[in-house]
Amino acid sequence: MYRTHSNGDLRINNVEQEVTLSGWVQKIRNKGFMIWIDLRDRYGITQLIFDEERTPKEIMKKAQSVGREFVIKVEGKVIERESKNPKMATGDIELLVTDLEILNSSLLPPFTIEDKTDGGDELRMKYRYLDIRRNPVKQSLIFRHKVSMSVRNYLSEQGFLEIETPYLIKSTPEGARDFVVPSRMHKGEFYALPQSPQTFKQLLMVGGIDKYFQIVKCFRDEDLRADRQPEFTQIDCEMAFVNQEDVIDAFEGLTKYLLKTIVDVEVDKFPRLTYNQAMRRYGSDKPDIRFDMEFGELNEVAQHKDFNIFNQAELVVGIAVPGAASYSRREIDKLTEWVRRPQIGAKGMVYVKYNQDGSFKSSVDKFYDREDFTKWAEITKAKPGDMICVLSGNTDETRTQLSALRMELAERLGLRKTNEFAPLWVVDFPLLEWDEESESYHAMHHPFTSPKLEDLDLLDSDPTAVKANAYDLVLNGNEIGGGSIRIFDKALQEKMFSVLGFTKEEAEKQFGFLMKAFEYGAPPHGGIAYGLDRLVAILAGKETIRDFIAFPKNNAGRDIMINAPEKIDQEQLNELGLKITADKAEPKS
RNA sequence: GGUCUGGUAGUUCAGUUGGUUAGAAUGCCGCCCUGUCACGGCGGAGGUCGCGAGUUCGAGUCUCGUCCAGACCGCCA
Repeated sequence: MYRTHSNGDLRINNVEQEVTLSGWVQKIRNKGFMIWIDLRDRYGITQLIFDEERTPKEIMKKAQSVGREFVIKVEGKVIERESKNPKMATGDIELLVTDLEILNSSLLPPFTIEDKTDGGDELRMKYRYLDIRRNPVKQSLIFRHKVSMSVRNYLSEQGFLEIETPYLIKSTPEGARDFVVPSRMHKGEFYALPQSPQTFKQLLMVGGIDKYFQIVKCFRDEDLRADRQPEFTQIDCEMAFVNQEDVIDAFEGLTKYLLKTIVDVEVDKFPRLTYNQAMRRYGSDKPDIRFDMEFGELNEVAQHKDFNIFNQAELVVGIAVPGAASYSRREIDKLTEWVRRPQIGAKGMVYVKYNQDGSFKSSVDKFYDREDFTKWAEITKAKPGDMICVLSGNTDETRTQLSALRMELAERLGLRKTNEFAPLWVVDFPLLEWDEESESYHAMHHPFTSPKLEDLDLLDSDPTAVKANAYDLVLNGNEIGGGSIRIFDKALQEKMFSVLGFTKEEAEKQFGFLMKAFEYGAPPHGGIAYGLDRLVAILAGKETIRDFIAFPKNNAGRDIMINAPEKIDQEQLNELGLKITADKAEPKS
């Protein structure tokens, strides 16, 4: 037997018991006459003691030979410590070892296996199996497990069935790039990995499964970010015989349940913003509403003076930064520099300090007086001691820029508290947006999203004015879920494809199977999908999702531990009927 | 596709205006230590300064290229 207890089990009331423990050597403290070894497993650490008087000589000698991360099995008697360690769960006891077996030796690990490791990210990823031995990573994986289990419990309780859908499906050009898989049996043909199980879950609705969910891997061949992986996990859900309110209700319930069970936060009714309100008030369709700094539009009060930059702008908009009236000239210059970085792209920034004594000091004092600034302060809800930051220009760009500034300032001011949770729904998204590059409309959500019925007649006359039955669930400035009521009528779906620029033949070839199904009594249906990785990270108060994934890819989509992607043999290529033409991609000889 | 930051001991980093033998901490090895738990003391080993070219009497340091890593923009129906 390898163990009678785990390394987190033993307490003072186990004293005098004979036990067997196994685990990894965390730390060795060798005082010569006495050796302590911290033995670690998933459950904790137990201190082992070897000493000259009580431990057999050959065991003592063997103990001298173990190194960090050796895997050992020990037998011995639990004894009360002479000097206890209140910081450890097992700190009252130690194991007086009578027998020691080295189950496996270990190379010296390239970084320390401790909560605060000395290892950098790259090294940790290369030796991820060692990284996972560390508490922070292990706890993150346990945390993710808890979230997954809560989701399954809740949805199963509510009558949802978890049903698997295929990973080998077919490629469709809309949306993100597909990962493709060559077919050996059908040379020259390819499967694609799903970007989401969208069409399959809709077919399950046609199949009469009126409540479906799946915790499922999805794949998108796009560039990565700290919160974006090429393969990621969705909580994918769909319901039949529902309207938008039904879906929002059902998943507000799930989200509340998660907030309660995972982070013990109770939220009453989630607030809602329309897409237009969100853009106008926060410059973003996923606003962080844990803090204020709402946009104040200043066109009326700032234009028609002599300040040409504002006069020529489509939008003049500002935010009140709490307590920032005390910023030095240098700090403000830095902030201006920050918004002018190419990533943000603002031309400049106007500031107005609203001093504690009620006076104003600004970069545009030449053009405006106290009366003007008082109005600005009213509109932006600035209080004495605040500073108003104002950007101007093209409406969409300026909103995006000011939103970036708002988030950055909130971060610097410590307003993005990781233990606060502010969910909200953003609703009434536009159905379509105009894409300059391809000079065509494309679906803001996806092509299966149903337009609002009252907007149907606009579909030809003014397509971008059409609102969709689409909704996003936003948590702390992150989109954690998105969904819609789907089209379930063949004619409307055909119409939608035609607006999106599909020929009848293309639509038939790519989605004929779906439209065919719609002809056999498709029920009204809709659903939502949550990004599980991101949801888990946010609930844990972290920015990066990588530590919540056991084996994540790096920035460039590479797994540096197994070294993937990798070239394949010529023989394999032949079998698949593939020929590599790119210079860098010579096959392995 | 683009912008920015970084690459120096096993590891995390410092390295001045371009100038003698490239440092610290930690880890590792050896010896010592009668209650350690961030153990302590003494000693020791450990470097192609990512790679290539250039400027220079002289390059870790400056220039160009390249590779790798990270963050962001584009992209992510």
